[in-house]
Amino acid sequence: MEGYNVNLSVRKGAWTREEDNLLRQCIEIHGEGKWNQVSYKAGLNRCRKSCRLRWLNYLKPSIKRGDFKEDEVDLIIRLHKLLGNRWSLIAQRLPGRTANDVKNYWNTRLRMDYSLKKMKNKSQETRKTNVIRPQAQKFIKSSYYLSSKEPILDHIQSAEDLSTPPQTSSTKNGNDWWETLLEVDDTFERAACPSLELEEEVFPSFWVDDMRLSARSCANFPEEGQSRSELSFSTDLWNHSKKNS
DNA sequence: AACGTGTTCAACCGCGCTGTA
DNA sequence: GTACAGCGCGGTTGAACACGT
Repeated sequence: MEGYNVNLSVRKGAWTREEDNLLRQCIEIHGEGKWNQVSYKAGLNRCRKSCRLRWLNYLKPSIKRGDFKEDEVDLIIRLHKLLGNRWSLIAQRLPGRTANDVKNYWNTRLRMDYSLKKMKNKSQETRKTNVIRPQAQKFIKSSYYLSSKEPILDHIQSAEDLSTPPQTSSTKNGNDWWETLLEVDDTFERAACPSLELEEEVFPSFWVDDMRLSARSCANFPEEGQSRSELSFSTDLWNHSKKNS
């Protein structure tokens, strides 16, 4: 276990403007990463975690400030339903937003609404709650796409292809895993996000396209030049489903 | 103005994962 | 196979701020 406070003289607490400038200049010169060296190079008396956090959550130029827009909130709700508290994954789908931002937003604004709505629904009816559980593991392990020698890309050429793969054990119920994921219990979403009604035509295409990409990434090794992080969404989804299965 | 309460969000902390020797 | 170091993530905390009385 690396020691977070090995150096007892390491500064903690709020960052000053001078520290921000030092960190910004250091990263402009040396680039991101190598966080253990950043504090030394920048002349900061901060631990690497603190430097990394400050940069990723606050100083990075691409960070978007201000209130979350309606479509961003829609997306957070949907992604949270899909991924749970995988804030970094959710944030990856929201350009300019950090995992911390998303997490804070959820915890301060959406969580209460969501739990209240859930309680209300529970007391109103006895309908069984369908827990949305990603089933990528099933899809992948027994999938035609993986067991087949045939490259997945040969089959998947369009969004429609995803809903019509060859019949296998994984599709014997006629339901594909992504279809399960896409089933939206919209009770809450529509209450919280009136825009959903208007954007019905927009989101399905987003999801199908998105899942198609994820399925491709899941089923294929990284292409040359493709970084691990580019696959993180799908691989993490895989891990997530394994944990929950 | 002073105080209490609620909200927001930057920052800290512990842990798990991954890469490497 | 194992120990270690580094990185990144999610949960939590607490200071700062907003608002109501």
